Amino acid sequence: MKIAQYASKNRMLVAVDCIIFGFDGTELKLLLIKRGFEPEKGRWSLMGGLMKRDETIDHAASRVLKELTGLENVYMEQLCTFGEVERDPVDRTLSVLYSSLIDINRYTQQINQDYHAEWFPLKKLPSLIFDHRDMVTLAQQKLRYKAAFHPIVFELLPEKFTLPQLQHLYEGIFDTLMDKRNFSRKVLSTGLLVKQKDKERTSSKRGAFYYKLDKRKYQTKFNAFLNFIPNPDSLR
Amino acid sequence: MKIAQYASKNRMLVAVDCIIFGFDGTELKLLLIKRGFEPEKGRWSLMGGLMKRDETIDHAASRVLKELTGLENVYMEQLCTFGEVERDPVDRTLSVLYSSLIDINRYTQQINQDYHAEWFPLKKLPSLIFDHRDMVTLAQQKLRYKAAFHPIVFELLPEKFTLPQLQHLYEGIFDTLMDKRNFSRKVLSTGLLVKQKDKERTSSKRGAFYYKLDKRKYQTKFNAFLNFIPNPDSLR
DNA sequence: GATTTAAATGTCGTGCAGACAATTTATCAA
DNA sequence: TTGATAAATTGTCTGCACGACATTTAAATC
Repeated sequence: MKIAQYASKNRMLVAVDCIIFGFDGTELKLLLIKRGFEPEKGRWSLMGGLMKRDETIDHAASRVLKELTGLENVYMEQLCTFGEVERDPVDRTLSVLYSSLIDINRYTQQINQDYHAEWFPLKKLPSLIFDHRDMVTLAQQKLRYKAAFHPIVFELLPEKFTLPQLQHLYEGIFDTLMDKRNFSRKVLSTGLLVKQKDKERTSSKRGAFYYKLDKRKYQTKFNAFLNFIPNPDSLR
Repeated sequence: MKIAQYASKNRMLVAVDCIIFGFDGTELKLLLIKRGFEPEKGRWSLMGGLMKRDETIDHAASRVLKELTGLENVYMEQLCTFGEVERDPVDRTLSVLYSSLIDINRYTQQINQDYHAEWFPLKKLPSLIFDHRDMVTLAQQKLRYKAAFHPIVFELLPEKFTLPQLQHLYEGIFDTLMDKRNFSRKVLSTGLLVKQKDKERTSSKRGAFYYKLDKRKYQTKFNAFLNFIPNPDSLR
């Protein structure tokens, strides 16, 4: 058999699937979409679509995300490629998984109106199609891993946020509770936060000061470690 | 246009490429192969091959590695998928990159005889085809990252090894020098090493005691952190 | 002005990390 | 036999980061 024949016989479809994490100030959430076509029409799914021959994988991921949610210019990262033989019952399809972190409040109205996407608490996900549940599990592990050493959590927060909010976010990601005093000491010692003069007043009587991220330091210190590891064994 | 047409138009070839790290007691090395077919025939390349429709990606990676080097049952890990449009000049081809760690002395003769593969010091690599140079750079970063937190370096060592060897390995991976006293204190404190009664005598007059890895503890403690980070900023 | 709720702040003890030097073991040569 | 050599082995001290832990302060509500 010639090489060309061999090759064409082994061509495959490649999909991209996007996991989108959001944080509403209390809870970690995932954005899912109701599948609009067969097979598995009507069930919940990650944002996915087929990659085209004339685009890069990263481009396909951005395009799919834009088409299905309207989201643009968000934090995106390639995680892993899934390739079990029977993962897609219709056709032989690989899937390259991407993970996104977004500020939930910035987009949630837009997403709900224009697209049939919905936020689900990470702890109360509906049943998902194909191997999407495995993808979520893996993405969650990778988020933990990365958040333990890099300040990526700020991608999930609005421009202004409070220390209690930040702590709740870490507690959500690591599914644990932290000590307020030790937490603020550690997070402030990074020098990444700039205290504001105004307060957030809805969730407490006293009100909590807002902070902003020092974006210059965020860039330069991204690879410095924060060591926010409540339990090292939980990381992969 | 029908979905089926759309789909078939966008089918692609998928390759797997394997990066194989080895350690000879002094230096980190990479196993390369001389490409035996056009295009780029005669130039150096990673171990690569096309994936088949009826196998998983992991299977393809193991198969390719076996076919090209005879290696089996070695540490392998999927790193990332490359998909620049023009990365392969002949056909639209994605490449899923894998990284392997092996004990160089265990296989090196066999590899040299039966296959046209050769070890190169990581610091003196020849020019590589396609985007393989980028792949190596990425794999090296990932190796650093992982070695900083997990005891994977033992995959690169023979069953019996000395502390100086282990230290040289870390120094090679992180491209730095470490203090002997602090190093042995830290590495022994993990409890992963078992001191042997015999010594290695070729590389010094006094001789250095052999150690073995406690494989049971290696399994259970794999996700515990060693914190061998000479310079956090060098990690990705 | 008393009560309530959550934010903000400080101390102490332990353990690990990094800087640093002297001793021991075995080989080799005179 | 002895002395020189080369590398492995071992120990101390200091400072800092971490974890455990309780009280005070600010603002709203009644």
